[in-house]
Amino acid sequence: MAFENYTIKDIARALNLSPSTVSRALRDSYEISTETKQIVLAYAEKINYRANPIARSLKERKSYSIGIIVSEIANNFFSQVIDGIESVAYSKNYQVVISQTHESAERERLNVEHLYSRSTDGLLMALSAETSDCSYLESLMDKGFPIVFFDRVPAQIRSHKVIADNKQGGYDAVNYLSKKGCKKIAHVTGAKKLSITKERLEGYKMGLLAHNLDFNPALVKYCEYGGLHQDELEKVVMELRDQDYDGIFISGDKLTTGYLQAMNEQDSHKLDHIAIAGFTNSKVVNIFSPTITAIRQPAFDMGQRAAELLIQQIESKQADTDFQTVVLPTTLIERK
Amino acid sequence: MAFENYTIKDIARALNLSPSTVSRALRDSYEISTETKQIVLAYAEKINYRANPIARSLKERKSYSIGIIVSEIANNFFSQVIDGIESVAYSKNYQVVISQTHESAERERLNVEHLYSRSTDGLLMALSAETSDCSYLESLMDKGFPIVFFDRVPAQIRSHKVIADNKQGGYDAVNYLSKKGCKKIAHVTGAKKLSITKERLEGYKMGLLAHNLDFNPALVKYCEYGGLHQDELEKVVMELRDQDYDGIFISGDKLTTGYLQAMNEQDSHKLDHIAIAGFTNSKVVNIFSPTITAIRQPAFDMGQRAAELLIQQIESKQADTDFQTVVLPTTLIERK
DNA sequence: TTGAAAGCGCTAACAT
DNA sequence: ATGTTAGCGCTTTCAA
Repeated sequence: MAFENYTIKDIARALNLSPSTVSRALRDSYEISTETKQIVLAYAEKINYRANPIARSLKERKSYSIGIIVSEIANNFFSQVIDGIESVAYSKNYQVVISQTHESAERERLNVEHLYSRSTDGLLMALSAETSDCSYLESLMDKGFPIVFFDRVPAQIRSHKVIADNKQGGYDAVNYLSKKGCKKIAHVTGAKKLSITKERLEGYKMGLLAHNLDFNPALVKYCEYGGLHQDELEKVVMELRDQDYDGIFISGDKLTTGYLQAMNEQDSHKLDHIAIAGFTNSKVVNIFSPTITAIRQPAFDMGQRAAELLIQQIESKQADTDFQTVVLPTTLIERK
Repeated sequence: MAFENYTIKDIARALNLSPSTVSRALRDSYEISTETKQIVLAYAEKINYRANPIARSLKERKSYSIGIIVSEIANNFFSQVIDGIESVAYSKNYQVVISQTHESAERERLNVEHLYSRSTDGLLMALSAETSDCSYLESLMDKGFPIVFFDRVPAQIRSHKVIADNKQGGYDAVNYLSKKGCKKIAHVTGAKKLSITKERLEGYKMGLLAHNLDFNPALVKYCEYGGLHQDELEKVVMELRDQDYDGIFISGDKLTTGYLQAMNEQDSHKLDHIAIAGFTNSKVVNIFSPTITAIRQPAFDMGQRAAELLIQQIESKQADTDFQTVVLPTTLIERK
């Protein structure tokens, strides 16, 4: 009884009004008498009327839903971003539709297609590790489909972007390690082409420079799938086994935990001689062993900001917005 | 926002056919000649025609989307469940719409109502910790709206349910601890009314019994918000501070990590004298300190099974009458 | 201020 | 096998 499926016609019939009048009353139109409006609203309330959003969408060409595309939902960072997105979407009455790429460019493309043709009003996305060609995204945007990128953003596309201050984060990590006395700092990072990889690497180099440490390419290891597969980290640990390093900066969530796991298994004696700093959004770094220093991204905020920008763009009438790139600070969390 | 999208009418006009013929061709109806079908499909392909799913939804009264309601997205267990749901939904061409309750019964109700009236075809949900009255869910189901519950399921409602073998998991934990030599095993758990709380408690008691250990109510601590707020665990640790126990079984993801954190901070010296086993779906338990034994739920599978049941129910013509409760085994992961 | 009617894009019952 | 038509529930001209 609380959930009958009444339509505007039902209300119109019951109140001896026309459907259009009822619609106007419900939509709070100006061209309606306060009296009728009251009557309609009261009755709608009484029968617990719910507008059919599909019909409205068809008419208005707007679905009040936004799509999210990330590589993995079951990931500290991304799930926190989604939390942030959901909080904004919820408050603005948008639905949130999710899909995953598993770092596959093909899957990404399929998801975008799907969410576009499935009439989401816009997209929030972080590029997959595999993605190199973004031209199809650009052409969608040219057609007026709003896309806001976060975290992993395309360099060439003009759009809103929300990212962490990755360079600063990388710098902070190296700076921290150096102040702890590290002289030879390794770097484990993700796919070469990703923005976050480049920016964090830049921060790493900047940190080395600031402390007069040499940049040694042999100490930089890339994982093209960002640690999605643990064997990537096992390989890294093996390759670093005979390298002489006393500190390491790791550039991503799964990379960081994967490295710790691989080290525990493969090279645990070295752990006593190195200091570790890594990007991670795990909420439980303080119970990790070995002890690490965490670089944390403001994932929840990032989701919120991205969602706000997207919804703003969706709801703005004029097509030509001037696009912003929002850069949010990272936090270095030292283990007590 | 200009969406240059073709419609069936456009195709019909271009090919000198009627819209219905075009529709039939696209829908691969039997009552159409192979020839015209080819022509239509070829042309549709050429202009990159995308059907408007909203229009189809309105007509068919089906949205090809399913709702998910969980307490928190940014949670090991739930994000893995969602991953599983998404994998099935993706393969069956359903969209996945997400919302969170933050353990609030009110928010849960709003979300349900929203997803229902927003025309999702069905719901997958785990009850919030606060939920006690499920009658509104029941009346929705009576109206033919399919809901499949997972993890935290209502006892009284007839529906498909997918759960872990919580009792066995609890038993396994206690059995393990006992075999390790524990004589006094405490238990930290979640909201009293939740199914998972009761089932795990039962397993705990069964384990005690099997090993001739006394049940001591003073060693059982409830957290009504399941560790959503860390102060719940701080309180537990404080209360257990002067209790004499040598083992502890913890009944949930956030409870487990929260307990470890609180112990590290408040009562770390005791850690050398107790063994810990806890439900958690963290993928990095092997780098936790203190060392714990994990009871892991098959979260991904659970999501898959639940999604399969829901979609099956959505697509079955006759009102389903025999509901299944799928019980999946937990895994005990001993730290090497 | 209200009502009648058209139409969003699609499907399907009914006609041909 | 194809076309005609009505209608899903809603919004929105246009007419009264």
